[in-house]
Amino acid sequence: MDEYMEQIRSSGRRLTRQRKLVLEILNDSQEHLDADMIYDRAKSVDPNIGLATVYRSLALLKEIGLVQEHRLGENHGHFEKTQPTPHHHFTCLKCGRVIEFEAPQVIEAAYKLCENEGLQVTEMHLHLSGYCSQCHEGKLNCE
Amino acid sequence: MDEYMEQIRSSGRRLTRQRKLVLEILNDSQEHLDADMIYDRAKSVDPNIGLATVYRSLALLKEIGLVQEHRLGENHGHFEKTQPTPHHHFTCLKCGRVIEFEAPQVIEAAYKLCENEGLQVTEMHLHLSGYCSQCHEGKLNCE
DNA sequence: TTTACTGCAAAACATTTGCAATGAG
DNA sequence: CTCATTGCAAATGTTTTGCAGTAAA
Repeated sequence: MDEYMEQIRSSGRRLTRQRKLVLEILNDSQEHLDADMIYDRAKSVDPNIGLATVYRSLALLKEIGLVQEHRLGENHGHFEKTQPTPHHHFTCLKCGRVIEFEAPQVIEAAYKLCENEGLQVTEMHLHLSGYCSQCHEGKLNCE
Repeated sequence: MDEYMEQIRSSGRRLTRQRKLVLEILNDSQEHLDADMIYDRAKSVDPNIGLATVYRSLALLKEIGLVQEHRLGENHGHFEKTQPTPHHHFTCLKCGRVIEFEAPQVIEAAYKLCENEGLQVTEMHLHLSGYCSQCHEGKLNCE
């Protein structure tokens, strides 16, 4: 955690109470929080924090690479602390559950493909949707 | 094209002038249009069409599966007619160009992985960003 | 004729920005 | 001290909704 704080400082930006708090909230949560959820949790610690500050902190943390933003089917962003191993997301269209999965082969294949075309890849998002095992039980398997 | 119109009808919805127009616009364009671009083009044919109708038509066409929505890094949707072969998108962070690419191995691998976990996949979005060949020329290759 | 669909204007969200006050370095 | 950062409120941009009128079936 402390090394993350240091990363903020060494990016030339100031390590403020608010930025620390946003990062801590993401660090403590294994879910994919949206800006409003982060704002709510932040307010319970620091009631004076503003939503704009949450957005600005998230933008900074993304810029530094400590945080990633994902679009999980809804039209607002979800945020999570950057994980050591890249992973991807599956959203159940019925229950809304988000399942994470690793897919090294997929990542590998996509990178190679792009590099062959002269593209320099800096970010990759794989998002699937459908029905999780609980939700598609009892449904026909056709389609 | 006519069979698409039929698909709207057979979904139990009405085949209106406006829905036809939105579908035609997407059919005629190889780009990834956003709602506003579609609205502009639609107005040039039918000046009375409303933006809300464009959104409602897009939602219907998505529901039927004739149209797909993608998030290409910006915070609004881009739409394209569903293609026969699934494909994916790369956005250049510098020039904004969107490059499409096919990746059967990637799709295959991701599907298999999910099915092994009991997930029924209905949709898949792979989005990469980085720098296209024109834009990363002259830059250092180290990250 | 019926009622799903449209256009409009207003509402609902999501996110960003201007600015005076504040606090990190 | 200094100026990057904050909180607030207002602006922006995207998408949705309520409703009376219109048109597809």
